[in-house]
Amino acid sequence: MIVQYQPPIASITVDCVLIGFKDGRLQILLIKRSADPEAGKWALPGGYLEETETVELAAQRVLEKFTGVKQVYMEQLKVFSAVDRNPVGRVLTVAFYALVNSDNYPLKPSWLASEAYWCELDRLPELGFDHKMIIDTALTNLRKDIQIRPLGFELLPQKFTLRELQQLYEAILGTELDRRNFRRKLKAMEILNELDEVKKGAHKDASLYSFNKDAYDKLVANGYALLV
Amino acid sequence: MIVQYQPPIASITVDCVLIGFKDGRLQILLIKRSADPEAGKWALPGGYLEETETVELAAQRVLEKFTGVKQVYMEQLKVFSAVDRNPVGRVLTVAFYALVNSDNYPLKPSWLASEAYWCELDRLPELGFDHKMIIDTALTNLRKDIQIRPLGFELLPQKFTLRELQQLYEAILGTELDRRNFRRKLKAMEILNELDEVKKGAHKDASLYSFNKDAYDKLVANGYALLV
DNA sequence: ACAAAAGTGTTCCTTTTACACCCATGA
DNA sequence: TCATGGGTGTAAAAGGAACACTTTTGT
Repeated sequence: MIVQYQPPIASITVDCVLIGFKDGRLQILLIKRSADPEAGKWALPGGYLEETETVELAAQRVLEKFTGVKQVYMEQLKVFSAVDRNPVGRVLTVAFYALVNSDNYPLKPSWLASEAYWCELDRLPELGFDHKMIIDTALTNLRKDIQIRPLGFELLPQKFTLRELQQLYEAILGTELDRRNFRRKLKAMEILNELDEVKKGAHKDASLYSFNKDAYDKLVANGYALLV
Repeated sequence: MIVQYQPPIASITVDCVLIGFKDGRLQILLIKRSADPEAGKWALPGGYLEETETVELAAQRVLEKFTGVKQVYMEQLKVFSAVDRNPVGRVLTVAFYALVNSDNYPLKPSWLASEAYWCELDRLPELGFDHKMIIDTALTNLRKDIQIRPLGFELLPQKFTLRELQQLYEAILGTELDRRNFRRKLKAMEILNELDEVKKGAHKDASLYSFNKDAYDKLVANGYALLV
């Protein structure tokens, strides 16, 4: 019997691009590497694939290890497989990306500030491996995705103002949006619940909203909604 | 010095979903497996990743092996990594998909009809491994992509009629489109060259068109074009 | 009283949709 | 001459873009 099989020639890791949003800016979770290769450099949270898990589970496990949070929705981005991307040996990585509210998903207390932090997007330090490229791919993907799905809600706290939502879209798309048109369009989609609460700020109070996932799911069922 | 490294635990393959278009229907290239596992079953063309190549190069190599054609544009789809997806051992596969004109890219002569064929999409046989799932993922991706990029041209011969282009869109989207509106919209994009040739058919002659890649690239440079 | 953000409506223009007729050709 | 597909135009509706003023609040 002829059997087609070739033994493993490469290790496999997963790397997670966790994207957060705070003070009107996008952030990415970075970890300082404690071991070689690339010891001392900043890098994306990642880890080796174990024998009994899929890459999706591995990504969840890695995420939980760094943030303590389970069940964040992550999406596969791409495999990075350059032959020399890891100096220790052939290592392929499967990149994932996830959107999280960095308030809801703080770092594990065990991580010192010097070992992990939310880095503002336009202040990325030098990164190990090909992680800069992975982040760029994640951002391109995010900009594409947000045109099709109202991803933004995963990046905001449960209750948010329309202004916060708009600032998020502007941060992701890198453009300015007309306040009135933005509000009208979002309201027309009927995926927001207006709450009986307001957010006190320096000026006039702003209504708080929450995301109506049921209504959104119905929208999706009838074909995707185009946004902004 | 602490070094973080874990030896390989899984083999890696690439599998290619080659999508063609003929007689108004989408087709997928299938290969009959000659070796175990899954010997005798139909499956996607695929192969093991070699030590000196990226997954993209492996996909190109596999494609060339089966069709004799180099340099087809392929896109990474997703990694499939279920622990038991291959009975011989742990094997992850990186799925790719590519659009080809099945006229331009025939099978290698060395492949007998019984070993490889272009299978109509709605007549897929039972497939080995998780290849049915891979095909479904490719089709979902194709439907999404074609809304954003005029992928269709890669599936048609160099010279085509507007009707052929419309039928392709209808096959991919699974809907009927208004002939007049479709023609107007495509022409308005100015990515078609009207040729001085006609296609003789059973009835009135139809103008032939070719795809104007330069014009399309300019469109893309100014933000994506939404289609149909 | 003023600075800063919240909130609201209207107009114009572009795009999308729906729909009907004449033309050329081969059988 | 008729059946089949090629080719065109228009009107109504919907959606998107542009734009200005009033309200509330803290300082």
